[in-house]
Amino acid sequence: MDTAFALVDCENFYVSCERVFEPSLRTRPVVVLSNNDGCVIARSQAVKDAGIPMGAPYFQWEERLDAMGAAVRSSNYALYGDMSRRVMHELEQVALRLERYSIDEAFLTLPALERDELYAVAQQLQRRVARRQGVPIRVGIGPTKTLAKVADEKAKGNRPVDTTLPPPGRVYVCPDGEARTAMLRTVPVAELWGIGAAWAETLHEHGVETAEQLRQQPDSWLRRVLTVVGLRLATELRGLPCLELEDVPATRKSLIRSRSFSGRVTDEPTLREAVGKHAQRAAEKLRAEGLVAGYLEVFITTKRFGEPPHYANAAGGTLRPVTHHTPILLRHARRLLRIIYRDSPTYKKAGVILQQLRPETPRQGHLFDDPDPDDVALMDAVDQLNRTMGRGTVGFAAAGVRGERDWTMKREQRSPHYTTQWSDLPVAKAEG
DNA sequence: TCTGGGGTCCTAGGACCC
DNA sequence: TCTGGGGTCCTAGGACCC
Repeated sequence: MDTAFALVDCENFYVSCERVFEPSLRTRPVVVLSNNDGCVIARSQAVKDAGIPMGAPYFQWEERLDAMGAAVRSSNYALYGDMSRRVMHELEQVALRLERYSIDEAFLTLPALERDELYAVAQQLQRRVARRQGVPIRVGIGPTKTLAKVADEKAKGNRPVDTTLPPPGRVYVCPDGEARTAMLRTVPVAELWGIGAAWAETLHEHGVETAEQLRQQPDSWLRRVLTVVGLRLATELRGLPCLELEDVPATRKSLIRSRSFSGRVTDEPTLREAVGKHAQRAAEKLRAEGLVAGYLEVFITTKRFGEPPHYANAAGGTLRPVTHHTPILLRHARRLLRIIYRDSPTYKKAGVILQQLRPETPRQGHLFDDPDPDDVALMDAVDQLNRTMGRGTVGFAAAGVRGERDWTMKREQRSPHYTTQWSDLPVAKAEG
């Protein structure tokens, strides 16, 4: 290999973050729940071993978790985001280049070394991150991103110990030649990065069950059945890189703000308030990133499960001139909501999507539509206040006033903001 | 009673233009 | 008896990811 790709994956990341600041959790089974305490989105090893699946509805497993003495935490994204930043910083000290792939995963490039040397580098990474941040990581290495992902799956095969210490051997380096072929024969296609349930089903119908079989398929067949995405995947499995390391984050193309409601929502005023809140938060995010939007979409849905009828609809509209101005977005959001609102359904979720994002300068066209300087000053002042005094200090009446509503989120078991709020700093006590 | 939230890429098809 | 051929832009929908 010219350069080796490494995939670093934080083990049970959200659970590991909770355990860093609450040591008593290190010896207990732990789960972290999604917003509204709805689903299980992170599980310690003991919980995985007990067969509780990712994304499982909490209410269905609550008893079982209780019986096994599991600790339950609501998600604390401020904490996880900050811990992620710290872990990435450690990895950057060792990597040639680094791509932040998700909150708990990074692709690294490493020098092309012998297999045993790569094992040593991976273990050095594990020790560094464990000692300095208390988070255990798993490392998979290969000549392409896809093979690094495969290697990461293989690394999972080594039994871990259920603590935050890095379990020995949760590292795998993709072998060459015959050994690679043998390894790929043991990998089901459904486990591959880029193959989801729908494509796995299609491949199964064609008798393609393993990664080795997939990479043997003719290019034309791959292209026809799985589009260029599948062709790239197979090419990467053959050891030829198609996917580059993206160490310069691309400018985002869309931005979503949405939430499920914790209670029942049927009337338009409540929906309007929720949509307004999301539009306001989306606008803040837009300004914080120096972007403007050219298209706004509003969507509402009834519950996904249970008895029909379900109702889901969305309406969108072009924003000319492009904008990141809260009152303008609020006005459009209300108008769009009026189009799709229907009486009587019990709504479960609402949100807004901003699209056609671009940097706010250079400003485009619309000579006579430049924003009023007073408006710009107003938005700056609002953002400044909310940054220094806390989110929601100043808002717009159309987005509702501050406070709990029957539709706001349920987060009953959230841990403190250990690393991002002075008042929540953990306190160390000396014995004796 | 109770089932998350936020993204990307690809393709097909329609509108429109020359 | 017999429909033009490309190109671009936009949107909707499907697939995938964490």
